Amino acid sequence: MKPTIYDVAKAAGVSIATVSKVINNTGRISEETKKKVLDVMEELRYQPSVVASALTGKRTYTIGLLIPDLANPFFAEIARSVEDRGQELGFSVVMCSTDNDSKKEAKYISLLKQKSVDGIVLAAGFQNDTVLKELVQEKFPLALIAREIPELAIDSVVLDDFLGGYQVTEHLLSLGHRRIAVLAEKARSSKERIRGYRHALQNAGIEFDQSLILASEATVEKGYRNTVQLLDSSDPPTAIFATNDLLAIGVIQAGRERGIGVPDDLSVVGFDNTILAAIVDPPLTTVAQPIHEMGRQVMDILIQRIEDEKKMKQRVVLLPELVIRKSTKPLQVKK
Amino acid sequence: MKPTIYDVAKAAGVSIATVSKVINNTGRISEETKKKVLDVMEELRYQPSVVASALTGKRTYTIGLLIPDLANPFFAEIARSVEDRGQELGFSVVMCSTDNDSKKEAKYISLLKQKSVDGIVLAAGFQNDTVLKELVQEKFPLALIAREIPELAIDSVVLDDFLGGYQVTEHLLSLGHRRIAVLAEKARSSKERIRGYRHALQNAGIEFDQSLILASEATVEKGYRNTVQLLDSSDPPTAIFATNDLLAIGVIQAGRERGIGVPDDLSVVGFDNTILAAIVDPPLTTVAQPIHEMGRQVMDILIQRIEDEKKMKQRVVLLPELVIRKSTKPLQVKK
DNA sequence: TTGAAAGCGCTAACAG
DNA sequence: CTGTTAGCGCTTTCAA
Repeated sequence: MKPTIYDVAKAAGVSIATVSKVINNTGRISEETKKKVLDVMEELRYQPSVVASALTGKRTYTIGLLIPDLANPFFAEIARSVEDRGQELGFSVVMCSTDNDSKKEAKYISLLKQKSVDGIVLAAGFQNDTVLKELVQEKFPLALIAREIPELAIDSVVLDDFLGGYQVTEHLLSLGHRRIAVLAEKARSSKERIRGYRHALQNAGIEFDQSLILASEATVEKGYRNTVQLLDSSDPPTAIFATNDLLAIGVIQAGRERGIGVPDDLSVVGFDNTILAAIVDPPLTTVAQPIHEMGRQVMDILIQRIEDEKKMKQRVVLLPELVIRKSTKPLQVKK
Repeated sequence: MKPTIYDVAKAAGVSIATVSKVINNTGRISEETKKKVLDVMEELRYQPSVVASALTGKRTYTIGLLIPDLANPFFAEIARSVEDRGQELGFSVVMCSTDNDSKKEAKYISLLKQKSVDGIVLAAGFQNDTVLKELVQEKFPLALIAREIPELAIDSVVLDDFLGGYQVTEHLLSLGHRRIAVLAEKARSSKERIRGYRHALQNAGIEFDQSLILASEATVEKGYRNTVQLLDSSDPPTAIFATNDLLAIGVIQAGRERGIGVPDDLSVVGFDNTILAAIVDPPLTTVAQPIHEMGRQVMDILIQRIEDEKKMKQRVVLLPELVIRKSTKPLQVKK
């Protein structure tokens, strides 16, 4: 059987209170007994039970991470960065892939609460507002990453999506493109990116064309389908801004299939700068999110919140960076 | 404050023992009181504390998943499949990315034990044999996925790597290739794949050339470097078998840089059939691992082990499937 | 069919 | 500086 605090107390000839104190470095213990206890702990390979200590009101040192899909490289990278920072700070993270399904979201949240996690970080795309509001009301430690909910006061770290959309569009405009389509996912961040896009168009005096905006789920498949649709229209775009890399890859594939070369006949820009962007051919011009930094910051913020529920709420906005690769090119004037 | 079992007992006018019994569906309770208790539980939105129940010797319904790197698509997919099955069965999974660092492995294992997880699944590439042996000795519930340790009796679900390597090589041989290099990672599974490769060569009466085997870490970068090295050698291969997709992508990139076209001048085969394989250009001929099935099976096996430590140990071997795409082609005879 | 009570391993007053 | 003790929320005999 695993040794308990009683075992080490007995072996060290002290009380469990004393052992507890040396474990937690609280109270005042003579160097001598402290050393003895430490020695015994080592000898017995004693490890305090987090479960027991949690029951007395202490932390579980575990947080939940809700993301749409762990198999999506963008979220996998977010998860990794959150996990890394958690590890550094002594927190474990339990993974919850929700598939943007509000049922699963609710189920996971409920599960996490039963398990007394110390806090939860929510990544992009949380559908279930009701559950969220409850969490906020009961002041459950929460932090958002790559996701904003303007109407709720929740700590969050986000990318400046507006700027990202703006940068993309400006880049495309500078290459001479005027007819720029947007493949968007149905998330709020996409709306911001589109807003940036519109703003850039406006600055350039170009009229916004709603028919150029297509919304769908964030998959290669959808990117492909929507691109086919665009390409088959009477007045196809010369550039496509996909609000994530997966969609952008779908664009490239559709182009290839239709004999529309990227970037020669069609420029395409992605978003997120996932590992995929560097791997597709042509390598994707895309917007880099500082994922590692974001993961680090949510964890820090969440843990601050856990430690002090009255701490000022904050929203950290990080800036995107346009990574120009080979999928965009000056517009060829038709001869 | 969150309601406890006492709150519902009081509100229902029964003892906590009774409440406990209806929660766990144990003992004999009259339909009447059962209903009352259930109602009260609902009304109070009571959720039993997993922490408290774990302290009395019950499960935590949490398992640990150790993988090299969550940001690697192959492992992300494994993680997702494990998580999915866990979710179905009521288990949470806490993620641990080890970077194949035996220090981190030991640290994570220790942490997981402190948190009283019910079991651990270990994915490919566990360095720290000492820790592992201890775990086995103390009969800690363990299961391996995509990883075999012949000298240790541990439940595991693996791919038939030998067959995978054989299939790849046979395919390449059938295309007329005779000089086939291998980029391997330093894992046992790679050794098996190489064994399959050698076996296929032998069957074809081709002599094995050790200089054609290069080992490294599993990154695009390493694949690139090693390919450059091969290409610059006096007698370069006409085909390269990379033991995972990441390496294979490095091969393609190196080829592109050197003006060696894939598949025209060089055939390349990957392994794992990650999302990347479908996305690179040319799409990668690769070996598909039934990841979803593997994840499902490890979880099932692990949970069986948790429930009955004396259950027969087993090793499930799933079969690979060669997915032929565009990165391989019959050898061009030089004119 | 129900409930009283002992304990799971640990923490935190409080006393000494 | 150290120990006694009362919980934390739940499960599980054992009586009633």
